[in-house]
Amino acid sequence: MPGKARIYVCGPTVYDFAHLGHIRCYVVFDVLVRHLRASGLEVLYVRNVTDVDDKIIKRSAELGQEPLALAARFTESYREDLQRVFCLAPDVEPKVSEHIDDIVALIERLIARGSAYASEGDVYFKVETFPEYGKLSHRKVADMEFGASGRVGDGEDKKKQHPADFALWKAAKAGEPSWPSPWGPGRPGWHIECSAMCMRHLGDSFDIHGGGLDLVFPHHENEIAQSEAATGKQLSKLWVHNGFIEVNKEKMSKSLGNFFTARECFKLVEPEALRYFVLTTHYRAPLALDWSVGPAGEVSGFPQIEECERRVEYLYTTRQRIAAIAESTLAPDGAVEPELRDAAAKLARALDDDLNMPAALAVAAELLRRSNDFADLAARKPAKLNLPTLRAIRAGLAALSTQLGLGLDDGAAFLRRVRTRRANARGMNEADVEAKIAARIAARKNREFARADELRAELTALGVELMDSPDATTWRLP
RNA sequence: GGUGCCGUAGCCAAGCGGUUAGGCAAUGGUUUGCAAAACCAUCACACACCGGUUCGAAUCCGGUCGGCACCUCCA
Repeated sequence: MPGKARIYVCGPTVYDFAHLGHIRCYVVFDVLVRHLRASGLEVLYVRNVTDVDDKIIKRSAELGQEPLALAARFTESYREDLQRVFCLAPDVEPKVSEHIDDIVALIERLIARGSAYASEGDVYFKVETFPEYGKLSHRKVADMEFGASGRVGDGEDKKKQHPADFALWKAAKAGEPSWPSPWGPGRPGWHIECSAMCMRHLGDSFDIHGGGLDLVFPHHENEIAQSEAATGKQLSKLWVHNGFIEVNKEKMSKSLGNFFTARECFKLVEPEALRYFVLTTHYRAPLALDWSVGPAGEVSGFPQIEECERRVEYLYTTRQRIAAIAESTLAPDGAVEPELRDAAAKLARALDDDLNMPAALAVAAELLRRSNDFADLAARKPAKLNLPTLRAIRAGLAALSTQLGLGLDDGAAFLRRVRTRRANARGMNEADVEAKIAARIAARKNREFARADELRAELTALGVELMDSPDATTWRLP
């Protein structure tokens, strides 16, 4: 469908807080959606919430909270976390619990076509009826070692006709949430919910289906089998999978327990720094995470993400400098350097190339560098600069927001928050610093430079970075 | 056993057969009452190893070594 893009992204199973892996995934697809929209496409973005699932039931039993209530609580926390990293809300956010009818109808359709069979209250997809099975993950059923992960339980295998068959519907056990169905009370198996929801909201065939690399098999392979067996149409034209965050060269995952929740990270760095961090690596490549440990053995920081945070500070500081330039001081007309004139287009070109976010950041780096150069000159020889160039810079900076979702915060608030957080982390009192700065300003006014330098030295020793400008002194904590 | 992915200068990281990727760190400079920030320059003819194809290879092909992931919990 020209001019339109229909996108389905596999959303979280809401039994716990979002971790960095989730953040990466949804930031990547957020950049994709923003970029496609900025390119003029009308995007319909659907991202589900899986609120009916074995893990939710298990967690629910552990915490003594009703499964759907538990799911609702973590759904809310996900939304908050994603909002904090400036992810746009999807246009539709379907929940499994609200699509049971669609799921049952799809299963019935598969049974009618001979692609699925009921067995003791369960329903299984009959993999041998779908000859293309394995086309996404490059697997052949004959080559697979069934149960290689040692996680097959439940005596499910006895109810299956073939070990590769997978559950579409699971009969409810005592005390589990269940819905009525032609095969008795039960709940959907993992996989079928996404088929039902994406087809409900995007049709039998759509443009992009995405998710984490770990969903390629079995989740997406099974979605293809279920959906295409039912409709005879290609489910998605394109499959997009983001790589993992790695910890000590291993995948960050719930099962390994080596994950950081978004909320833990938000205490140590600005959420937008996390977003920037995701952009530093191509979406398909692994993203290695390091952290530093404090005296008590606690996680004290994330060096790479802190570097990203400084880049975001640089972005906001640059924006402030550009915003402060008075248009009336510049020449009204003049040529614009191609690098500035084309910044937004170059950004778009980088993202057109398989969503090359690091290449986009390289464009951003040049734009910011030249913007600061412009701001330096604006303070000294504004008549040499021209208004069209200033407008080009502002357009370029705006493109960083529309294309990459960077710089959407209030800059002053961002910078103040970062400073306060660092001050608190170092046990510094901001008011004391401000008082010293005021004393230094007074000393400078009286041309008592020795005293002023003494105060500067004290502040420097505290780690304070002072910036004198003709009309004010500002400070930051690097 | 099967199937994918990866190995780029001190660190992070683009690159998809031929023109500087970029960032961080470090060093020198411009600027400043002194600084910081910012900007400029250098570090950078780097691409795991061994062969091959080509006028030309980080990029293609074959092999070796090392690392990772998936083969029904995972973003």
